[in-house]
Amino acid sequence: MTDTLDTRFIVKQFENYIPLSCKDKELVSSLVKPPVTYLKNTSVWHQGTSSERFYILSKGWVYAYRNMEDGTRQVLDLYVPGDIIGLREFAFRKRGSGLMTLSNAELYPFSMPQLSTLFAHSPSLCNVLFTIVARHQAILLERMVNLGRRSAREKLAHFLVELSERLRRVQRIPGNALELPVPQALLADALGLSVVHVNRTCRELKENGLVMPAGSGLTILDLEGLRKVAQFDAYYLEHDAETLSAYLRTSAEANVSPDC
Amino acid sequence: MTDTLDTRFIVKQFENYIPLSCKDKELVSSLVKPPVTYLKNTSVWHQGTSSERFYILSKGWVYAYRNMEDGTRQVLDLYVPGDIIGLREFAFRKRGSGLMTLSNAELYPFSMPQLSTLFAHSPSLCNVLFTIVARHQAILLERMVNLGRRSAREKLAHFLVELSERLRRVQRIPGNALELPVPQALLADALGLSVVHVNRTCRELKENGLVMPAGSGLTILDLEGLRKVAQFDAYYLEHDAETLSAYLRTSAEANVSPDC
DNA sequence: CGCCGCGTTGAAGAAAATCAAAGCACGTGG
DNA sequence: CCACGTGCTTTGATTTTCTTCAACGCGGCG
Repeated sequence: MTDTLDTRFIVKQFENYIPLSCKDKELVSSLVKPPVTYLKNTSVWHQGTSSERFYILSKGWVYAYRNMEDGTRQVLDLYVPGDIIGLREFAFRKRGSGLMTLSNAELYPFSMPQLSTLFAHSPSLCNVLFTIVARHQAILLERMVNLGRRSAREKLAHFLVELSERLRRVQRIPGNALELPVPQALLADALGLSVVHVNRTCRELKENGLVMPAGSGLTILDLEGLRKVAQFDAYYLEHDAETLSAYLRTSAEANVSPDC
Repeated sequence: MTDTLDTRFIVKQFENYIPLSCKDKELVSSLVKPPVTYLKNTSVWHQGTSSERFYILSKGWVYAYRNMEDGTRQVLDLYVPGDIIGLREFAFRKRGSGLMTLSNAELYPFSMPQLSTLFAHSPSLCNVLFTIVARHQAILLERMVNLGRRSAREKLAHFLVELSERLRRVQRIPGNALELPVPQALLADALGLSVVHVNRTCRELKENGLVMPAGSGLTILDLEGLRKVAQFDAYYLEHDAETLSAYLRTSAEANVSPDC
């Protein structure tokens, strides 16, 4: 409750989309509460529980999954810092998926009604949030393509490239080789494959010099090579700031927001 | 441009979520333009073209697809009347998927900037639209589970049950047997299978008395049976009107909307 | 030391793809 | 009215991809 709370990280996530007015920044800041931390491999929420909160991930990696009746699991989403998590349960009573940490993690909590508050007070932020869920939907779509119409090799390559692209957008790359702390069992459940087959496919990529094992996870050695294998097209990760601004200009001829 | 334009169908789609104020209804109505019609098996838009419009489907069936470089195709979405189509390209420059009609179809067009206008003028509608995309995302997630972790048999059954559930929510069922005009090639591309395999799987279901061929498409004979095969749980199709109202109450203590 | 989580490997089997060819309904033109 | 083409379904035979089962390796840690 002290004023030492650093809201810059949160504000920055929204400003990735369009510059915010002072008022909007203050509005966002006023909703920020202290972040919560979770240890590696712990549950943030379980599937079936009530969906009152959403989060912005600030540190670490987490993933959303769905447990099936026959004991198998589908990993639905893998989140990196900056990602907003849980918006899709807006106006749902229960969560359709669980959320687990892959590493130690830090998350900023928000309540769903706060989202409605945001909508009520700032059309700009409303547009930004809509853009965010639209982009997220594009990612899910691409993952459907991956699950439905690509070979194991392509699936894996595509998944890795997407991940590193998303990381690159949120933090500077630490050199050329990128290390992803993703165990093979997780890859399997994300790609709809068996662990064994993921392992063999990893070996293939390894033998081609594209990746390298690194503890529990792997390191990308040749991003361009992977991109070629996956026929990766990053269009779906790029929102269009100009288009969004144009929408806002069109709509907001009335509301002049007092700038700082 | 005449006043004979019937906006009730459109307004109804939004009122599925919460009751709208007079002002909101008028706002929605004011954005409605005459519907456009397309013949069976024609393209509404192509992947890669600019995304200036979205639509509300009023009659017929359409589907969104993605063509792959190797000539294969993934069907991403199958829409029935009442569905809102194209929201996910909000603030994207280009469409990530094409849209084709499966039957003769009628769609009400809206422009993307109109959406921003809506946001700026009505927090309630903003909430409704957010709920709609959240629900849509839940559907995509379920489809990911389907693609990743279910057998051909289960995939097919699940797809059919989802479809009939969604239909049931939008129009009264014409008896017990429901006819779905979906060719097998489409099922294949939606489920990530080959046409041949879909055909064989259909035969299995047929032999179990669950479905029946019907022209180009099939008829559901035993919905409960299919439900069991797919282990279908409809949670993800149910938004929660009460929760949404509660959000609105919490947030809108300030803005009292003048009721009719 | 011994257990646990994760990666790795081989062998066998199942599920689904591919290839190739018919069949069948429907509409069109001769 | 029939021949013909077209789009979709159906079927069989074969091959590929991926799964399952089973086992072992290996580093970390109580």
